[in-house]
Amino acid sequence: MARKKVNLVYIQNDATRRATYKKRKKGLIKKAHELSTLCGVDTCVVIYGQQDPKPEVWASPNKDARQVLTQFKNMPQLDQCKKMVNQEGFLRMNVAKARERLFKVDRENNELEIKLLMHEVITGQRSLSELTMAEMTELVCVMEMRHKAVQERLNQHRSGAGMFHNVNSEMMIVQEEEHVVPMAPAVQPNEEKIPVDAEVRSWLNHDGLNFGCSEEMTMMMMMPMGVEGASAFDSHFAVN
Amino acid sequence: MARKKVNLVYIQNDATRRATYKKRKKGLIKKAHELSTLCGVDTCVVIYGQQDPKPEVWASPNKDARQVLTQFKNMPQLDQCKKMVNQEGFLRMNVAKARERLFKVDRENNELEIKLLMHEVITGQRSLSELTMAEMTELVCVMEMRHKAVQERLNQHRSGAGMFHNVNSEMMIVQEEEHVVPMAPAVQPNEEKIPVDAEVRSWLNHDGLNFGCSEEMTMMMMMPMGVEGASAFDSHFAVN
DNA sequence: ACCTATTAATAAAG
DNA sequence: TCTTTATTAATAGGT
Repeated sequence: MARKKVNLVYIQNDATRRATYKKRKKGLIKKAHELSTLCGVDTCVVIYGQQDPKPEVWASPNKDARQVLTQFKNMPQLDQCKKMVNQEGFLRMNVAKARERLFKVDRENNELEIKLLMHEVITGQRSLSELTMAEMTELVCVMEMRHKAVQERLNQHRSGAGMFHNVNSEMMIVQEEEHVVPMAPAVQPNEEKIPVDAEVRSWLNHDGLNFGCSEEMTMMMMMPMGVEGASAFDSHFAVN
Repeated sequence: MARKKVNLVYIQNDATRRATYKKRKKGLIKKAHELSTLCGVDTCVVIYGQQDPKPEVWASPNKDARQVLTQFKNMPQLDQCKKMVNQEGFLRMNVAKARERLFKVDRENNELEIKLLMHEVITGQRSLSELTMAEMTELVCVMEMRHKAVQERLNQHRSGAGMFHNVNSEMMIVQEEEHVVPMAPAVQPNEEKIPVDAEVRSWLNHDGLNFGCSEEMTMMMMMPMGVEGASAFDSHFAVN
């Protein structure tokens, strides 16, 4: 199952056969382990490797435990086996812990991915048509949350008069109950328009966006990186 | 491996477990067969099915693996210890792999966080003054990489004449050595300016940004969520 | 039991 | 040998 369809015959090439042996042995044992775990059955795999006289053996843990218990008393090397059981428990603990943290990190990762996806869609780096179903679903979820939030905000604004200083020219929003931040004036169809480049420049000069280099370089640094081509976003940062 | 990622725990549902058992038993034996054929080794698989006292056995036909297996079953201590060693190795493998994947996911996570941070700074949702030292460091790192990439791009464009179709009006970028993507015309100080709202509208109508609702609602949905207040970004999506 | 969207295994290349 | 990538194979959930 890979770059080429497998031909079910003995592999002549030595290196290839060894590599395949290692990979497939691992896979076979994993499969046996999964079967025993998923279905609660005991499995055992014996492989009489290449020219090695001693066969490679793997068995499901349950079976092992059962056998160990049955023949515990007959065992001469009691200590060794005890140690191994302990070790197994220790390793199990490690695996569980790692899995747990992996799950957590994975979830965080997913959230970030959704946000990033939205950003990429907004900036035109990705079009909706190339998204998977899952991505679309998550995007829709975010959209709906935003939709709801925006509606609530609108309702607040409609009921709570005075929030807006002047709805049609200069907008003020109460921020964190303390700071008042002036927003850029909303553009009116029959007012004089602010040129786009001036708008972008004022945006760049906005609080916290001075990176200590020329305005032009700042604009360039903020351009989306993707070589995938120009996006709508790019037009806002076009280098003259 | 199918419609849903498998959860490696005992399957409670009886029907599901039986179905899985049948499928996976078949698969396991097939894998064992393939391994023995491809690598010329003898393999043997024993499955102590559900509540059946007689184990299901498969062995590669050439050798008398069955005999060895019978012997193996009767072998008391030695093999058991061998098995346990194998088991420990298997668990070790699991731990290592989990750690590895955790590390990888963590790294991806970090990258996404940096990108998101940058996005938030750009859109004004966070100001540089509230970043931690670590965040600043990473941001600077990204900035420097972008800076470098942009400079290289500029150098390429300066040396490779013809890359730009028309530097001052319409920009073309060679993409992946095949596709040529037209960029939006750069705004010139002494040309007629495109009104901001028209610009934003055209942006929203850009490929893939039709969310099947009113233009106004689309704009609202795209507003940054933070209740922290208005940002420079907001001015582009101001609700009239 | 069959279907097929999805995940997992892995052959080949780096 | 280890990692990465492209491709095939196995199979979970549904019919």
